[in-house]
Amino acid sequence: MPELPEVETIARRLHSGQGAIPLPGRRIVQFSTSWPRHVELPSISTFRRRIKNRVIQSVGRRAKYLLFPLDLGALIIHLRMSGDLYLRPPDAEKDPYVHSAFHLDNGWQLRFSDARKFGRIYWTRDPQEVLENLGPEPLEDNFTAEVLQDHLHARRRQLKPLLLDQSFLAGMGNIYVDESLHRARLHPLRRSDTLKKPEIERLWESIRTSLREGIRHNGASIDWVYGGGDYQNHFRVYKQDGQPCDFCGASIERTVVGQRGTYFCPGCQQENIA
DNA sequence: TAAAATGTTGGGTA
DNA sequence: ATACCCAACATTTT
Repeated sequence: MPELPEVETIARRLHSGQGAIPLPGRRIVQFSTSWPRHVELPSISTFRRRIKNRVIQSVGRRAKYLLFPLDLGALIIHLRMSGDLYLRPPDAEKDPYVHSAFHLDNGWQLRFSDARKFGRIYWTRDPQEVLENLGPEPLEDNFTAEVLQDHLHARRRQLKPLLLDQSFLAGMGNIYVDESLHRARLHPLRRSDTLKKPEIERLWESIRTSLREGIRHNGASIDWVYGGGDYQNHFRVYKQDGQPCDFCGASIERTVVGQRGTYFCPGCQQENIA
């Protein structure tokens, strides 16, 4: 679903305007919704007042959040499980899952498609109010292998749930955690405080490579949600149970870890080796 | 046919 | 601190 690479891809498309009209510089003239619960903060009526006639300055990303700084405050959107966000001209065909839309001063619409209705929209004067509990950005320069080591050793949790924890590391979801652990040849149940330096460096490298590869392929398109990416054709373990491992040829297995479907290679991701 | 599974976040409990 | 369960949903799979 929309994890860091998918959200990054969407942010870039909106910023550049998908080759047609860039979002920065556009004024929001109206917000329409058939699912008011999309708006988490502030109340729906205040929200409408706050964003009406505001000008979008840019489009960015933090963790899995899309950020739209305005000339006053900021619009923030989380896609959760099934959300997608795209620009369409007013006469464009209607996607049945578009429950909310921002109408722009040039007639175009920023449409929020969200089949499962888990998405959330925020307006705030201070983005920190929404983003305060997020861990480091894995692709930024200040996220070094040493930082990862310190944080891993400060906790004693299983790697899989820890890497999914957005306050530990921002932006990873079920797909990229499984792909990263496989690249690093680390078992999903391995305790974070038992990792040795070479393993941590492998994990650091694998996280960054998996995410960059995801972005390079414009993200992954799974099921019927989110289009335009093709990283799903390059998965090494996710949804690959029964397929041979690229490293060792063993059959990829599916298990459940922390209530999440988990794919790994029993041949090269072993729990109790140093 | 109905129940289970999917996946992100946040809330609650032990 | 850590693990577990649930709820918010729609759709597909079992």
